[in-house]
Amino acid sequence: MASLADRIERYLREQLARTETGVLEVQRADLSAMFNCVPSQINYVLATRFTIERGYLVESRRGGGGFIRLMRLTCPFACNALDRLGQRIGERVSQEQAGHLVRGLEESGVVSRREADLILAATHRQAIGVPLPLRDAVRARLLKAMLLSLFRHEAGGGVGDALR
Amino acid sequence: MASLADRIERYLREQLARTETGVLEVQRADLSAMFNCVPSQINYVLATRFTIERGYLVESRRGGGGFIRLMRLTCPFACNALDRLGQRIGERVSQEQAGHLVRGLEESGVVSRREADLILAATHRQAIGVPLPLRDAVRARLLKAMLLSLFRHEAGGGVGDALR
DNA sequence: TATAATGAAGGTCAAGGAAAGTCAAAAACG
DNA sequence: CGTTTTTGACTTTCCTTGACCTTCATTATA
Repeated sequence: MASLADRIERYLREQLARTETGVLEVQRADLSAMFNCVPSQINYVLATRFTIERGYLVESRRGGGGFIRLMRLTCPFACNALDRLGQRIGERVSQEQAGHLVRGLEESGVVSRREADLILAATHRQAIGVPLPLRDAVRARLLKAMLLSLFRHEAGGGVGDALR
Repeated sequence: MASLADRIERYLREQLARTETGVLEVQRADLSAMFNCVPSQINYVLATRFTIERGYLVESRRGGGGFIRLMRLTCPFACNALDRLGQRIGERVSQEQAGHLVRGLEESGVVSRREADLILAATHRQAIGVPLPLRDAVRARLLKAMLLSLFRHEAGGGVGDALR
């Protein structure tokens, strides 16, 4: 039973995939009319699904002739997204947060399917297997260590300090 | 005299066997209604019966449109070569043991350099970051989970798409 | 021409509801 | 008696909606 947010997300991703440039412009009102929902539902989808962690950038303009522009990032590791990633992880991460993050990296081509699965397996509750306050802390350390190991191959030193 | 947990387990395994992809999505509330039990009973079954060690992966999402997703892994520890690996790992492994094992897998071409580094990063003492009796146990679980993930079903048509 | 009004976008936030998760105590089992 | 199962109270996460706010372009007006 795909939720409304899921359907909107899927639609936007399809449209985005159809573009040549990886840039899509839409009108919020059009979308909300198309899906029979309140306009702010669109904002919710954008805020939760098209985040920088998942490899997207969203710009917009208000007023007459306003628009929402969706962009797929080709290389999140290239800009300072990695540092934000590290800060985002912080001292503790839930399994869900980790999942979103890793899927985003996979989507933007930073990690392969196998690598993503590897990370997800290691950040799974049962794999860590310690009780909860501690578990999220262990997961955060694991995630940072693994991302850092990937990043060492990806680019030279200096960037990604926030992962440590 | 099959217990309630046994019956729920059997039902889920039957449903899972019926799928083409090895992926089953259910609603916790549906199940608990079907078996006339409290919802958390479902969690108990999932936690005790559908573990990674037994060759299952469980994902879920809360909130509206929430679900529980059960995935059967292709190569449960119970069957072949991985079984021996799993036994060799046992309940605890030191970082050194893990290192030897992973480098061996890399040399024999089972895992790539990047994947090996990923695994080693996750099994590093500082990454796990808990005191020693426990740390080796966590490392063993991590190692098993990660190796198992490498043998996951390459089910066509985007397994896990609903979560992304 | 400078400015004020207007309408047309999109943004924010918080409340409420809909799932699933957690934990520990009680019960049942062997 | 120790282990496994069952239960339920409480928590957390996620989705949906609606009331109200901010920004921009255009047009009317002094």
